[in-house]
Amino acid sequence: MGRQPCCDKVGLKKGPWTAEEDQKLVSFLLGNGQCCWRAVPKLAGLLRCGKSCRLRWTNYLRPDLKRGLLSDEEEKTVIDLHEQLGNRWSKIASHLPGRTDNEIKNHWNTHIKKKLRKMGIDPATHKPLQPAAAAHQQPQRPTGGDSPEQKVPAAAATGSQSGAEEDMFCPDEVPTMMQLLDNIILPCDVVEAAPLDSSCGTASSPAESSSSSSSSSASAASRGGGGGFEDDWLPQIMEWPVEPMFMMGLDVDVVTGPTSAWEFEDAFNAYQRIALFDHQETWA
DNA sequence: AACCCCAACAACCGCATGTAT
DNA sequence: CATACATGCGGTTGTTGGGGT
Repeated sequence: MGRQPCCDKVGLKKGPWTAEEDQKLVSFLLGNGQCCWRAVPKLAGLLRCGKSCRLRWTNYLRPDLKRGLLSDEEEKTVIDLHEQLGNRWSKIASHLPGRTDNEIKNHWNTHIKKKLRKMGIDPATHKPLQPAAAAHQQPQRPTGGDSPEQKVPAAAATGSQSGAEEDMFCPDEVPTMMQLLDNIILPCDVVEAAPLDSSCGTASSPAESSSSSSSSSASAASRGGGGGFEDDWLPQIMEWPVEPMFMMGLDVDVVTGPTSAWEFEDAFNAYQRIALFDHQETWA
């Protein structure tokens, strides 16, 4: 017995979300928490299927999301993880706090694939492109969906590395968004009391992230935690999620334009207070 | 100015997996 | 154990905006 598609009901809306729908979904989820996605649209007063609501929340409205292009460091992380894990986007995303599988998948398909090919690296295998293969450049999509690209980590097949990759990536060294935030402003008990997203809590212990090869974000965060924010690393920490913040009632001036480190810090603190307060209320 | 092309990304679809009964 | 249901995941498509001609 196959499952019925959840979105085939007549009368359910599809396509791009409006600001009003976003607002309904955000206020419902922040007020009631996430449970029973199938019931969410009805309870929130939306003409959407639960799946659509979940996707919209996960990929766009979640308050802990980063926005904007992936940094070079994140890109390198994605490439390294892809070599190890293949197209397991959700696994890869779990190592990049604030990033979604969809976002990473899109970035991979639109940016990274091309970059790697330009560098003469096959994005599917992470090996140097064969001259013949480079001529066709057809990403092999065998029937059944069990392509090497999809299922078999390239690193497992060979110990050799392309010249472009110097140092091996260690997932344990990547700090979570929560750890970064912890370093920046929040006491641990507040963070632990308000898990914004359980998928971001699967990371390393702080002790494990002390390597000198940690991401630049981590080192930047520790710099910032010491005494303040520095303009040069702001974009690596997070882009400003304007729309959800506006809907959560933040001052428009605040959300649209932290142009200096100090404005950013103030706005970010306000954002954290609201988001964490709401989540504490929800999960308390 | 109008048109076309393409990149970027949001959203959808179908299948896989986990869980409750 | 079988079934039904909820959710997660990855592939694909549709839309939109910007750049080039």
